[in-house]
Amino acid sequence: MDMLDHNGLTEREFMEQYRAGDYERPSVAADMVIFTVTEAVEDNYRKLPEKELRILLIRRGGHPYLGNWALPGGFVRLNETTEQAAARELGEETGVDDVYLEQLYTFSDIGRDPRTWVMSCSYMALVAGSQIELKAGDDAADAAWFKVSHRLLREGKELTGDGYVKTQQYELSLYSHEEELAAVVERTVTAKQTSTATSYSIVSNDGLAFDHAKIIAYAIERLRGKVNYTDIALNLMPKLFTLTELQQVYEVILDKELLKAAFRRKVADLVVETDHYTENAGHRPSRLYRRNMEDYR
Amino acid sequence: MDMLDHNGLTEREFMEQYRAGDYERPSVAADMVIFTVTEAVEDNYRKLPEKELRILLIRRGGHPYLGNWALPGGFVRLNETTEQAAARELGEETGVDDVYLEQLYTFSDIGRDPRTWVMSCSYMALVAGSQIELKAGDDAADAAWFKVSHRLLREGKELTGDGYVKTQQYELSLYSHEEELAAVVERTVTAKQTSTATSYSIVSNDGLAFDHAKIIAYAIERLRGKVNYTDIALNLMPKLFTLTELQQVYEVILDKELLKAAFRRKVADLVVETDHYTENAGHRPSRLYRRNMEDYR
DNA sequence: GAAATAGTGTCTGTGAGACATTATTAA
DNA sequence: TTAATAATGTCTCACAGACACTATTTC
Repeated sequence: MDMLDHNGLTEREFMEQYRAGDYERPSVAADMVIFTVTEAVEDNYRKLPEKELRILLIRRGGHPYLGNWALPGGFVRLNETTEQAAARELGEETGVDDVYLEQLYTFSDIGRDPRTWVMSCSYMALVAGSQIELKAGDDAADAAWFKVSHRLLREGKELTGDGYVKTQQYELSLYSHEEELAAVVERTVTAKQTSTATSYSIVSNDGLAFDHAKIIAYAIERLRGKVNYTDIALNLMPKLFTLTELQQVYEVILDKELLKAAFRRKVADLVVETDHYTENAGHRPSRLYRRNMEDYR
Repeated sequence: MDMLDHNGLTEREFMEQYRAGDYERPSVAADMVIFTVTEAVEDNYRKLPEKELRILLIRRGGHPYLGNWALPGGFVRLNETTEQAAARELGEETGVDDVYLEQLYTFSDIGRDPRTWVMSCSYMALVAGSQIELKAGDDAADAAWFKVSHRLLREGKELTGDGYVKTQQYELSLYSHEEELAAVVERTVTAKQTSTATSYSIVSNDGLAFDHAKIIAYAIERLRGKVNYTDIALNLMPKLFTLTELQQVYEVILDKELLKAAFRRKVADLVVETDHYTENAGHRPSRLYRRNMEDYR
């Protein structure tokens, strides 16, 4: 049974005569915050190396933001979803294809790209340290892993007529082996009696391209939030790991020390013990665990 | 100091010669799941009316999906963010402009719109019942509030080599005063040793346009999740409300009964008591509360 | 007085924070 | 033997689930 529209057309007829309007359309990029955990060098053979949370950045070889560092990403092509575009870019940059990928947020501020109208559909990827193998493609001629730090700098609250405005300034610092980048991202919560709105803005920015400081800050917040109530952090671990290593990963994500006993109780259901142990550390060996693939809820 | 790119251009020169490539670009729509809470009719004067969670849908007046129901929304225009587009559409449809608005997810499946390449940047809006005033614009000639029900239908888990695939089928039912729509949305979690991926697909669909069943299901999940650890539900309340009303709203969102004493302890810090009481109910009056605008963490 | 909701008190079990203690290895 | 990590035990406190009980209004 064919329904007719107000012009008397069936759906088939409508589709045949349909032409996309020639109004302006945005470009859509898929940009990615790729997290991994690496180990710092430790000269004392007895001590465990510290873990570091790192993200991949690529130095821009062209205008705009020439010489600045940007998130890996690229434009979404026809007949491809944003997620496929993200996975494709991830493969191109790091050579890995089986990683945790989660959509974060779509940034669409006007003027965020000075060239043209570009929205960024951003993703977070979690890669186990061992999986990494940076491709030296022409595109990624200058890629580097930056250690991440994201801390509350300042906080303020101002009462308005029927609500308040709360501002939080976070300092985002990124360190590679050769460079140091910094930015301050402000989060503004405007609460009224009937509504609440949250917005982000970049207060200062030294060395990061576009609005990528905002995207990175958003990704860290998401990761921190999810670590507490999901097993998301396990996507950063190799197949076998010790509970102390897992705790170090939690600590470096949360930027906070955790108590061992409580931590082990908390993750007990997320992991399964194996019969393997670490060897040749300068101290007692540690049991190795793997991710629990059974239900734990 | 002007940096030169590999063509020897300064940034200014680059921008002057820049032309957007003529590769294909998608249209981007901002679609909205607008939630509100209404009261069912109650003939027993002593009993409190039940609350119902409702969303706004608009009957399509043209192809494709002619006659089906779709989320309110529209294309994002040049010099406008997706959020501004959503707020603009919300004002056009409901006449309210000061509501809670939160970006949900950007859907980009190929073929999700049979006409052309369209991505949907989806938003969730929370409107207090009293604020509603449906505009009878030509565009929204046929708009209606549908009662929402979203329940787990079936659940299955299959072990694979180094992980599992878990599928959950949710039944989404929508009731207006005249119509009933239904869809089944499947959530698939694919877990491997090194990664986890979640995807959604529409199993069956009766009366909803495009992939909007997926968007609605996603919105309900987000709302249910956030109700437990934020004060998001207060955006659905009028200025003054009783704790029982607030509890009813929590219950209708979570589709679960809550214990009164525990609920009151839980929300104690989110609200502030006033000196007003309900009147002329068929029973003991109830104290009215308002949203707490102080910090409670 | 009856029928309803409003509002509070309290027991119990779970789980996280805190800290202490024992165990085990490599150099 | 020592310096480190591994692993577990246990006390306490906060809080949610469960249920009982009292209070207050309108018809």
